[in-house]
Amino acid sequence: MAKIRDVATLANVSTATVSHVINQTTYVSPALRQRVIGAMRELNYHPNAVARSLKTKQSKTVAMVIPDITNPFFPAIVRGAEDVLRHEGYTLLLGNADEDGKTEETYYNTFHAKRVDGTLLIISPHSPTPEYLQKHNPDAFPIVYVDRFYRGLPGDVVIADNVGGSYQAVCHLIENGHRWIAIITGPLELVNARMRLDGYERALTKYRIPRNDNFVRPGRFDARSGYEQTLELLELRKPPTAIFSCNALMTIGCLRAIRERGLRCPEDLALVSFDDLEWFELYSPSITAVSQPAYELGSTAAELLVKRISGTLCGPPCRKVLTTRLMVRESSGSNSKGALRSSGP
Amino acid sequence: MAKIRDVATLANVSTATVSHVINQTTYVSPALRQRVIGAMRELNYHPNAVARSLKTKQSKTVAMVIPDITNPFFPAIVRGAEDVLRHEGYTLLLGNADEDGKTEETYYNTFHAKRVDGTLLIISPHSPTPEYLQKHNPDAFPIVYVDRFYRGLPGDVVIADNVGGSYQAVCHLIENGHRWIAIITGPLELVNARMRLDGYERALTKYRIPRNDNFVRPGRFDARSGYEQTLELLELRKPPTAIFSCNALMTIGCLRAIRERGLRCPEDLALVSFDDLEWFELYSPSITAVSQPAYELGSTAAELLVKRISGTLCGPPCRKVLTTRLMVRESSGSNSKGALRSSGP
DNA sequence: ATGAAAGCGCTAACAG
DNA sequence: CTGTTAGCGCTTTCAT
Repeated sequence: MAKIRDVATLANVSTATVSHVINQTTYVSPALRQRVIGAMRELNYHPNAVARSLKTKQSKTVAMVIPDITNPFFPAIVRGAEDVLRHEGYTLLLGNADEDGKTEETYYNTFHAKRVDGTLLIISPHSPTPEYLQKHNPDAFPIVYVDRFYRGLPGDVVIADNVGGSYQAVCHLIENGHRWIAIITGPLELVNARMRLDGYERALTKYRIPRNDNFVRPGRFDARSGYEQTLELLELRKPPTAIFSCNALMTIGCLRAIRERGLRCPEDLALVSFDDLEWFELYSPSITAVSQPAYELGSTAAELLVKRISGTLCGPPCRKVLTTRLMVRESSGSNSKGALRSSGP
Repeated sequence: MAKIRDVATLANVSTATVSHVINQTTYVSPALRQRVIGAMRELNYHPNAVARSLKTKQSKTVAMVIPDITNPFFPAIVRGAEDVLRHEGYTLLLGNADEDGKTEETYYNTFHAKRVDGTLLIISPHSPTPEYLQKHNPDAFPIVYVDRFYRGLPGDVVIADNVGGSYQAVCHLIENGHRWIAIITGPLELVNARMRLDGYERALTKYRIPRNDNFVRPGRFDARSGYEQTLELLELRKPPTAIFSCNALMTIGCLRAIRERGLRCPEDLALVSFDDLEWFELYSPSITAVSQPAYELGSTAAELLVKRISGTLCGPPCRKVLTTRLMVRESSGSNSKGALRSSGP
């Protein structure tokens, strides 16, 4: 594989000159430039990015670790991030943490070793603690947390309005006449799962509906837990008339349980989902859902990260909260359809 | 950030020794080893993978470019690939080609520059030609094509049994009494789209059903084209009684059209999809689909690639064809449910 | 068993 | 404007 030396020799110039025409870092006379370009073409020369990185101490690479690429919510975030990253000249190193903090940590170390310029992190349960990060990243290359985080994490965070979205969803259910509303939560170690629970509780409080502990079920953000918790809920002496499912995967589980039990939705059991999927609109009944701006979550986070990397943005960590929209459809038993924006927490 | 020199100095040894304890490349006396390990810890030393790559000429990185991470079929492939790659010590550089060959080419060049050890490619329409690859990759770092390819591409390929799966799906429809069967194809530049059409035609031939050109509709593997083509099909003087949709995204479009037109499925219009999605089983009617082993497609490809990289496998390009399964459900109007494996082309 | 030293391919002072 | 040259941090002969 041709190297810069070869090009220089062939073009009869120094390596410095070749470097300058490649990086346009100095004026080079047209004559020389042409010779250099010709030589590069003739040798089919492609600069070695590894060598360049070693020298410049920047890899033009950004790492992103996500809990599970198979969860339909995440790809859209990745897409958003990748689009701005590519546009800014970065490429993406991707890691799948498998919803496991240990794996996430392994990736974190690998990426650190590969000297990525920054990291986009959607944390998994039992993710490395702030202390860990502090210790292993004293030089603090920029991290921005997307969608999930917990307190004390050293970095910017970009999330959707979890509290507001949930609050709105549950209010919607209440305003449709429901008072027996169950929630299937995410893993409560995750702040955003807790925020969704928070929104639920605020809605109940607002309408002076007493909280029923049996109605607060712990899910794990996967289809299986949604399925199991729904079944348990239906077994209660006094089952809920509505369920608020805290993510799309768990909603799939709910749907399966409802179908198996031969229940009618929304007549027998109303349903609202946090997270919207393309086919929710197509389903019978169509599913009322809190839609998060997944693509924007990713793109916003990437923009922030790029600014941190370039130093355009300095100062203490910031938090961006993007608004959600309630997509009112059939599963909540509403007669009016439409979309409502969250108003912020 | 501490470097190997610092560790060596602190431990009072040479950099060579430090390197040896890191890589376990030579026996080092326990005493020295302990001193080195202590020094590394004290300095919070993490080897610089970039420098190492420059020296060893391998990056322990594999690139993967996919057409659209937002298409629910691809994440499962990525997952499969990533799982084996991680296990083998590689990390994944991901690129989203946006179903655009130009973007794919850009990624290809970037990855080449970053000196990835190999590449997993799911090509997009108008992908770089064999000639292009030949020219830009004379050193031929290993490439394996997954799910899509075209003839003459220099590399191994791992695909599902497109012909057999389609053949089976269409036979199923015919055996359920349909003779007016339309197909919404993918972009025919892609061999696998053509293979699905091929399976369709073979099934018609087998049952001596004449081919109706109006029933062969060009889709683009996205929801929109599925929607539009279904509408056009329904507008025909003599519309089909069944549709075979060549991927899941287009099936979503079909479903939307069917719903909008107020049609009953399968009574008014039967439907079979190539590609299965988790919710197809949940839908009413549940959707009959050809299920591809997406995860295995990815993992098999990654295993192959790793073998090529390590030199364990040499010789001419090989092709692996994984079998599909027909998931018989309600949308095809069948009374018997179950799964059938493709028998190979 | 350990160390000295020569690069890997590139960039960026610094000289000329 | 162009060339010389000294590293970037690591691995790896080759001596000792």
